[in-house]
Amino acid sequence: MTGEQLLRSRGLRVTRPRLAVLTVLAEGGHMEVDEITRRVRNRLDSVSTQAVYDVLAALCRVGLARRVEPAGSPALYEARVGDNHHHVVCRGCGSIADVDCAVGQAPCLDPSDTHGFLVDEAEVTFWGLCPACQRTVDDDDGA
Amino acid sequence: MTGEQLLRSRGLRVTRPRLAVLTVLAEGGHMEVDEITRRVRNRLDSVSTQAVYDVLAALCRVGLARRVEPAGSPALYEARVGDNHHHVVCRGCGSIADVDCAVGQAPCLDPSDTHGFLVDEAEVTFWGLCPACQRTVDDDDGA
DNA sequence: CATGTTTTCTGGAATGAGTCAAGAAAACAA
DNA sequence: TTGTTTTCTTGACTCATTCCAGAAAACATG
Repeated sequence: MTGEQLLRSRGLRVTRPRLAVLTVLAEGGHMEVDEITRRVRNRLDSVSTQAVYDVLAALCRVGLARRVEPAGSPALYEARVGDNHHHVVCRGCGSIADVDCAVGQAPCLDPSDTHGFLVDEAEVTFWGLCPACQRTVDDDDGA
Repeated sequence: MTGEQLLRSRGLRVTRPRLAVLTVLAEGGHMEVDEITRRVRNRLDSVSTQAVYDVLAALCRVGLARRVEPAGSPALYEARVGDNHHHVVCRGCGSIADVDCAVGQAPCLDPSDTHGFLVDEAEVTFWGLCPACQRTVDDDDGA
């Protein structure tokens, strides 16, 4: 599906900023608004920061993007959506990677007592050290 | 254990701000720095905001407090620590409640492929609607 | 109880992500 | 082509959090 089709299928108007953001997100990974803005400006003459925020909010609202916000870092956006995957975040450098659902299908976790809350999503964040930061720690030990 | 003993047992100096923060945290719940500061000032003549931040960071470092940061809200601190419990967050009002570990002991989740990350913690956040906000939605439907 | 060293606290400025608001511009329905 | 609605621009602003330098308090030692 083209970006235009994607947008129309969700009832969103088709605009240059939206198409550009979709393209950038399709490049993969988890990006901050800052990074997305930089890449979008690389394809379009000019886009306001505000427009990028608005576009991302719209895309998330209709399920074309997902917002992730690990403690301690600004919001990240990704295109991979609808498969309820989770994330591993590096305590050292903040890098992040996808992890497939730990226990079957979404919602893959079933809390016993929810205190009357009506739960619709279980978000899992794994914390640890990425390969590069593990090496750094080893080096420190050796020193 | 008294606050003083708690602090000493972790190798922290005993100060009035630290004792006050410990007492406030012991009142239970999940509080923002703002709320904690307000309550601390209720027991002490004056404490700088910065001191509260420093104290909380120190308590978390030695495992006497835990910092939680659900997407979209400022950091919350709680005294319940070491039992790897999780949280349900209300999409409507941001209220938060504890949920016992979904699948046994900590680390209660075991991702299959971690891309070489060395994982030491699995943090689970359930999203949904608290009892009060469920009622609000029902009212809207009826209107 | 003095003294010196280290850690913690104060006060105030600064940062950075994100939001608000009003008007201009673009998209779309008719 | 026109009118209506949505989206984008610009720029001010909020709020949580951090940074900094110096003052004060805690504690180890004699």
